[in-house]
Amino acid sequence: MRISEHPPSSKNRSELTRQALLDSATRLFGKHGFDATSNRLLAEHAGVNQALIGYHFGSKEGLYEAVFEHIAERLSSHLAPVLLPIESELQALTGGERDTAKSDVKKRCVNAISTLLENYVCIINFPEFEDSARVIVREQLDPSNAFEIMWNKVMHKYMTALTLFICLSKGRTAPDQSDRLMSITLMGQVLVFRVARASINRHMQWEEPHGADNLEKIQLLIRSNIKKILD
Amino acid sequence: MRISEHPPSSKNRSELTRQALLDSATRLFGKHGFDATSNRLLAEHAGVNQALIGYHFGSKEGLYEAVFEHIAERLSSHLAPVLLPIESELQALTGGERDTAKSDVKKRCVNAISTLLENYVCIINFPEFEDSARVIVREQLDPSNAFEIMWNKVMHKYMTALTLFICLSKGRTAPDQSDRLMSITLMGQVLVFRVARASINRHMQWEEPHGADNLEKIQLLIRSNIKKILD
DNA sequence: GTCTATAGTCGGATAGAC
DNA sequence: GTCTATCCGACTATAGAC
Repeated sequence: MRISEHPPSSKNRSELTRQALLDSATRLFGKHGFDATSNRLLAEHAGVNQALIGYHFGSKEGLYEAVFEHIAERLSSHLAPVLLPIESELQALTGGERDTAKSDVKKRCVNAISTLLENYVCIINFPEFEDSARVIVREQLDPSNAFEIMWNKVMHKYMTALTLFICLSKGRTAPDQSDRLMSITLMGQVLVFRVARASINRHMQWEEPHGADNLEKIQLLIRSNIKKILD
Repeated sequence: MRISEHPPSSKNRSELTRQALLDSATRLFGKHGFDATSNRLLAEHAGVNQALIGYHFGSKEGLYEAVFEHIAERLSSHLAPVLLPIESELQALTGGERDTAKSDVKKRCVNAISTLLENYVCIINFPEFEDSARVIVREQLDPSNAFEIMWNKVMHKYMTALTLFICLSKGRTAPDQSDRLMSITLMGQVLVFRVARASINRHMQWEEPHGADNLEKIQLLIRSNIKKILD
């Protein structure tokens, strides 16, 4: 926790500076990558002085890691209301209930998985998460410490839940490698819409960015594919 | 076509230099990206003098584009023996044959799609294509001229064939937007194994690089998913 | 074709005034 | 906390010897 030695107005400005730098960094690192983004450009885009990167984040790398902390928080709070009912559903299916009909379990699992992945479709496609998603993809191509932050704070929980539902939908209770592999192919169907957007826009003859109607078509197809794969 | 004004031994060395630079560039641009890779490192890795980048490719950017030409050729020649029977199958299904049983058409389409995607699994996972795939993914995150090369020379043909088979498997003859969207989700199931490898290695508790047994498990799952989705 | 040496530019970091 | 000015290292490109 940072301790301000200045009057409130100064404290507010400080926070504004931090936010402006974090937002610009997310955008520019996402669009062009870490090395292609200079501190000068970063500062200009944020409307602040270049020296403030050093002051607030220690270095360019410090800013980069702060971006991941920031993204992890935003994603967590976006996912929290989705994961809450999902996790109580998990508890209900694994321990809390007895004699649930098999077909009912499967149906509820498929529903939970659809919910998780439709939400992922939003994260991948919403403009507000676009840059965050790009930063994460870049980081995975050449992982550093920043990837640890992301995996531990957000991804791990999400992938574990997804895998467990897949396992339960097959009538088992302990996930194995085949369940994990399945969770990856399901994720891939969504992830591709961020990663291969250049190809997709050509192939679909879409213009940037995808409209809301496209989003809905994607979600419908994903839901339909999940049902066919898991039923 | 480059005209050599030197004896054969010199010509050979020139070609070796070009190849060494292209290989190193594919590897390093793929691993770290264009901006994070310096000409010095590139030359050192290739075991040649730094000034030769300028001589052979004009500039660093020239080398970058040459990498895409190179990759496009390698991918094309890898895919050629796969696409040849696929395209004659396409002709047979669209025009050459009459009164083919509907169920037979579907089966043959699903087979063709599986062939295409299993080959894609190889491209994504084979060490010899690893760096090429990474370079392409990076390029898509921030497309430049180089992406045009890739799309026009390789991707377009591949995606068109995939989409057409999907369309035929549904008993139609002219592909629509839903067929194209489906082709993307199918591709995504494979692409994810390159793009999200950092997450996958964690989730699967695999070590780099994937072994041949893992490759086979992936192919089996992809084939099974395709069958379920399209049947 | 290859190499050495260097010109010219731009990068991240920071000292010190306010 | 912010800003100006500046240091110094790393970068790409290229001139010129071989």
